[in-house]
Amino acid sequence: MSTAEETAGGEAQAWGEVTPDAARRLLIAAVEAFAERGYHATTTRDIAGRAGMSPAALYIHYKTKEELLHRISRIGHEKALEILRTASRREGSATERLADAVSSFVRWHAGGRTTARVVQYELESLGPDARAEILALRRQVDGEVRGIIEEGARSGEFDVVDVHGTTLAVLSLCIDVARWFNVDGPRTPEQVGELYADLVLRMVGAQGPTA
Amino acid sequence: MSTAEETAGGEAQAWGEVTPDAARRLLIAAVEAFAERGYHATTTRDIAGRAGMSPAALYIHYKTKEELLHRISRIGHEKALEILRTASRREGSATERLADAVSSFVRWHAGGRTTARVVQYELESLGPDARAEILALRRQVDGEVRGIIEEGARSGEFDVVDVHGTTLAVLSLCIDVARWFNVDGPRTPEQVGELYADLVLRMVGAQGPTA
DNA sequence: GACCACACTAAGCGCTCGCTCACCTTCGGC
DNA sequence: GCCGAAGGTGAGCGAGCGCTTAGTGTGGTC
Repeated sequence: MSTAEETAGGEAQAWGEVTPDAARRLLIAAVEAFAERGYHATTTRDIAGRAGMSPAALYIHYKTKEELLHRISRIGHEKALEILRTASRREGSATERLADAVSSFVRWHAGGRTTARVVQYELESLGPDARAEILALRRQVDGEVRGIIEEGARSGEFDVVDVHGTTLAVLSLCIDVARWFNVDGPRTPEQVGELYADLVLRMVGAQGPTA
Repeated sequence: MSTAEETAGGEAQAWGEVTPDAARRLLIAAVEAFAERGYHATTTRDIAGRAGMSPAALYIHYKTKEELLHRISRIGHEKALEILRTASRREGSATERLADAVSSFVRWHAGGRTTARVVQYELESLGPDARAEILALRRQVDGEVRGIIEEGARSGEFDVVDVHGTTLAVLSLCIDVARWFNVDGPRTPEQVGELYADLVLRMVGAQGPTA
């Protein structure tokens, strides 16, 4: 009924770990509002309103507006990290694992665009402590992708001049999907994921199924 | 002396067209503040303070805070478009022109990161009319890159499955440089430009100097 | 030297923000 | 059937926001 439930749609189940129910509703409302307007342009009254509650109710479940962003950001980064770890640790060649990592990472950014936007672009609105915690998670994200690329380069499967720079570019490409992806656009998250996996394999000079 | 003059540094000359002097100082101060904190988190008092003026002085030169963002965004997009047009219209193969376009576009995003951040990431803070005007410029930006890729694909110089999607990815890759590039990091804008030009040529399957 | 256009400031208006507080309702345990 | 805890509300506080207004200093014109 509420905008929260509609928009979140398939994204909502990701927040199952958040309890009690009112706290989850507030969190989902905050994700939407932050994604639409940005953290600073969102008011606590707006968040509470989307969740169907009074402004004061927010402060029963969260100490500050920033705590909401912090919680969203941590859960989101943990999810992103989990996706990459799954792809990175499966069996198969570096080519297969990189393609898997990129396509699933991109699917998450496109399909869960609302969440991904907040996670990827509102980082700087966090205070120093919270930001530091999130940055540690981001370094792990980087590490997963770099690991696959390094392995492929070492084995000769890939042809990469600058492993670090290429890793940066691959991640950047995937993350930026959250900025431009349009749910009403011509492409499904799956299609973008496939396209991007192909493009990334070209970037690292994988010899396999691309040529 | 002021933070404005320091940080803007080499970027400042780009605002030469803005007169009178006080209006330019305010604009440069706004670019910095918007880039650091985001549009909504920046106060008019902060902008005026950076420019060494009282809060009221801002309203002599600009009608609203949003007009500042609008002006910055338009000038920035025009500059970006000019860069791509120059690369697109020079002589040479599609490969050479795409490499030129990407490397100069990336150099602009990395070297002028302060400006580029505002231009690329604060678009949604504009009102409907201003946003529509800027979006028209962005479509022209897209068109320039797509033109080169289309040409290379048609002549057989490139091997591209999805021209539209690849264009999107190339632009996305370049634009996102403004988000992660760090002036104190290990790479110069020139180095990132070169790396990215190489990566993009791989993405479009250019046969030339990459293989 | 009277005049005015211009650039600028000090003070502050009306508003909305994040957040608090006093109070209310519901409900399981005994 | 009374009680305390948990979860909620309406009203509103202090602060800071975007922006305005009345007044000041300055430089060019005749």
